[in-house]
Amino acid sequence: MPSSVPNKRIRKSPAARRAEIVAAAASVALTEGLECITLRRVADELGVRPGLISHYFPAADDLVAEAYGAAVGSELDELLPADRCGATPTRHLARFFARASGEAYDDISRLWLNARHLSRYRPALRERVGVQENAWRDRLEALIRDGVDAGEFRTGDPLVTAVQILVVLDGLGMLVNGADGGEDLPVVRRLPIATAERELGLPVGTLDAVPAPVRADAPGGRSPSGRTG
Amino acid sequence: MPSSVPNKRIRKSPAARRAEIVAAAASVALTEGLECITLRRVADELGVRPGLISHYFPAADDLVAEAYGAAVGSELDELLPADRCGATPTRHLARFFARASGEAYDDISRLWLNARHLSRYRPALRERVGVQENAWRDRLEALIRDGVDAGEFRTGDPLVTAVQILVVLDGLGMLVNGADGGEDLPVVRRLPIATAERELGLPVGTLDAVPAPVRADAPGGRSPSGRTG
DNA sequence: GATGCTATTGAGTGTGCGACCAATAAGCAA
DNA sequence: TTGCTTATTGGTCGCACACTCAATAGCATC
Repeated sequence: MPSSVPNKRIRKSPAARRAEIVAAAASVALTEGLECITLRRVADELGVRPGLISHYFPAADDLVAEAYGAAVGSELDELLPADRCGATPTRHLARFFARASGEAYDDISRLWLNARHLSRYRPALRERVGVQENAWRDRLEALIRDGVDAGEFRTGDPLVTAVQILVVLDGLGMLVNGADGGEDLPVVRRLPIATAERELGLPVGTLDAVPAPVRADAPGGRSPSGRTG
Repeated sequence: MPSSVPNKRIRKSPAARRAEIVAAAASVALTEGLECITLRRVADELGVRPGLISHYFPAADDLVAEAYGAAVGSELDELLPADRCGATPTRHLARFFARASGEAYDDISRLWLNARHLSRYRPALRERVGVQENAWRDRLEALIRDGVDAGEFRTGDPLVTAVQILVVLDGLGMLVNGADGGEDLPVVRRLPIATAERELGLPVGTLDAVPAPVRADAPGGRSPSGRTG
């Protein structure tokens, strides 16, 4: 039964193979951690030999940085899409917090924590972390700026407010590997939302998850609950 | 010249040797990171053979946890001493932020980041991190509670306020390995102090570092700047 | 000064890692 | 079909790690 050990070589285009390798490494990074990205581990994932990974990434550190960038970058696109088609900044920010506070986000928190520590030793990763930090900050700042322009938010400095929100999120993310699995206090869990509402001059509760999400991905409709100023 | 390789054995009492090992490991943890605590590295530090470290710590993970606990525990004693002899809570809190915002604190930030990530893989360390988290939170909460009792602070829930401050400190600590060596914005660097002043009902600037510290360790005198609500 | 306890050594085991390289075969082009 | 390019393999090397254990020697006690 050769299905378990198919010696048959499958030859792919360099671009496809490289993308495959990065995707597999990103998956390992999200589920097991960046230090589990080894030539052998990724090769096993793809059913190839370790030497092949070395061929595409002569320095293993570069694969680690690339995998981190892929995982965190795609999460950012889902969390804070570059083009917000029609929906109000307030609703987008609420969606952001809904996702960033759920348990599904724990893997991302772990990855940030992982990367920020590991970048102490790996220059390539450190550089990538800097790039992603800027990307996340810029994306959130743009959202806040739009909200200010639309009259929904009120803040003196959108950049500082964005950083402030991200700092609180990071601070809570630090606890993701804790014994109790995070904080049990709901007031602590709500800290990022509370910070945003305070700094943006929003009434308490504005950014909480809506109980009944409007018909999934309705493209054009204006949110009925949008409250301006 | 036997000074470079002194084969002479030096036999010490188990308690003394064990303390020596933990101290050396803690030093490595602070300067190089917890994953650099290896049997060989610690043995070299002390001029002994790796087997000796194994003898005192049959499981290396236990040494890592112990070293972390020693480093972070002693830092806590210096940062928030259990017995605050005479000085006001306000002054103590200002001292806390003065130290916790300086560059000298970077090693501690790195260690927290390091431990919180590594505790993902090492149960013994995870438990120790939980213990230290509680200790730090309790110590800060006690300080805040004293301040409230003395009429210096105003907050609904000292525990929540303590957690809030620590979360912001942790969030900034996440950036300690960053490319630029932290945030350049002074408003961001002041975030923990601003959070504390806001949550404790203190005038802006109350918790900033005093330019001229009162004569070092004057024991009894009441602070002349103590303001009671 | 002799004796016994045990702290300490030295040597060795097995594992997993990144990196290197000649040999091989897959798949495209002629 | 034939030939060529190169993606892929298989094997190997050196290194660092935790852990084990019998042998050794420091030191307190008598």
